[in-house]
Amino acid sequence: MQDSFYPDVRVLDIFSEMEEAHFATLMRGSYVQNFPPQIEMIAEGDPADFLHILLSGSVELYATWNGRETVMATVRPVSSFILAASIRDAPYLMSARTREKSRIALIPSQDVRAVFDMDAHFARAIVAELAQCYRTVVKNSKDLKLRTSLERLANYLLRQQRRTGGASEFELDSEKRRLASFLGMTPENLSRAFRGLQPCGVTVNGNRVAIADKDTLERFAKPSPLIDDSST
Amino acid sequence: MQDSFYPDVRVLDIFSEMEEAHFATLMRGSYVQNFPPQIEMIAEGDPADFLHILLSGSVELYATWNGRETVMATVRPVSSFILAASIRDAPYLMSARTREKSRIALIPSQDVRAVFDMDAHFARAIVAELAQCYRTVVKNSKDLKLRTSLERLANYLLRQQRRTGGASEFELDSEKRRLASFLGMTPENLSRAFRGLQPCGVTVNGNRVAIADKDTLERFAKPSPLIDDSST
DNA sequence: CTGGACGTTTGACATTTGTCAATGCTAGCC
DNA sequence: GGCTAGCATTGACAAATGTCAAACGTCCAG
Repeated sequence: MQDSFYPDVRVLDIFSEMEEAHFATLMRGSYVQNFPPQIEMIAEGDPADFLHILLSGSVELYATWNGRETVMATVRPVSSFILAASIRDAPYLMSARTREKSRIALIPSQDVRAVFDMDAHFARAIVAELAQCYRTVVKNSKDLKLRTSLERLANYLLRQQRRTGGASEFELDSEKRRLASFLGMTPENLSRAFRGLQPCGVTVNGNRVAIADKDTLERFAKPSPLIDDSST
Repeated sequence: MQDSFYPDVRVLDIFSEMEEAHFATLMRGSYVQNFPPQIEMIAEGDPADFLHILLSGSVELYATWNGRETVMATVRPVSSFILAASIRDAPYLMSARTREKSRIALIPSQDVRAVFDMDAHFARAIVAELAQCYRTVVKNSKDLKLRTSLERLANYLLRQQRRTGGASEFELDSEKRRLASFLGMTPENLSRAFRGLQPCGVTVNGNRVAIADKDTLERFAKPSPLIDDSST
């Protein structure tokens, strides 16, 4: 990897505290690649030879079975993805495709495992990151199993509003069909769900969403930190 | 903790490779407790002061929201649970209750984190365990989002058959209402789902399930290692 | 042995969600 | 400007799932 990318990677939580020498070791074996939009970079079932770091752009993690497909998560820079498969040297459980032009650093999984054993700071950071990922998936499962699609959408909108700064009007960050898949419903049902939230003061125009009265929406959505708070 | 329990805990993957001294340190601060059946040992949202190790009995992890409840997982001995919350020093995302009389070892989370920094073998084992847990939840999510309830039941039966040794007749390991909740459906629907699998050769009598023709059921269930294989 | 508690099953029905087809809308392109 | 492709929306319908009430069965305590 070119030295010029080092600082971009270094800022990531999992690398920020490790020793310079170990970081350099990791980087020497790595490389950076640019991907065009809509490229499947990772296919479910492939061996996890590399830990991926998204430097810019965005990536969608999805899964398939029996001809069906569902969006599992969206990765935004700067963050790692497919950490668990790298650690365990196991096949990927999810596929990954770029949503837009993206720059990605590839770090050989075996280097990650080797440096893990040498650098306690790195080990600590890796385990913290992985625990975070675990908790995110658990929250997601709770969302899916405990809420109806209307409730999922309402809470998603509240989370997105917060993520984008809290203004009463904000942008959805993806196409509605992707959002529908992420929320576990069809695009048609997402349309109806948006209409179903009109009584709570939600209006949509293309990708712009306005929440007239946050309190009303919250009374319906009943957000919980144990499902909707991404930081804990 | 009494020395007599040490061997029971030591066999766990996360402890088996660590240094004796570090293991002793962990055990000295820990204690073992016996719980009667149906006791809520952990409540969602509580601080994660202890890593729990189930020595005998069984424990159910569940989550609640807005008056609803869903079973997330069943823990069987000997294994740890609520590892991610301990690592991150974050609140529990799931509640835990005993399903039967259970013996549980409690290890202070801060000791776990301290020894993690001192013992590379332990660190390696913790991260492997956590990655495994992560992958289990991801598989679960895929199961939920990509399959209908009939398909989930069919695949669950195939997994359970395998888990119990592969005989064409075997026992369900929990009440049907729990199974229904775990599979994300109502007890009524589970009943109907069992009937729906009769054409595939599935018969139920109380807790005993018989699979007349595994091939037929597999043709319907289409099990995938990337969802149903617990080892990878 | 009997009564009651509890889990399961069944049926009827309501609600939710998915499917299909048609239409509308928007953005990029010739 | 007009055309086309792709996504979003809508309506009508079908399928899946949840809800409620009743019946059934089993197990345990009195």
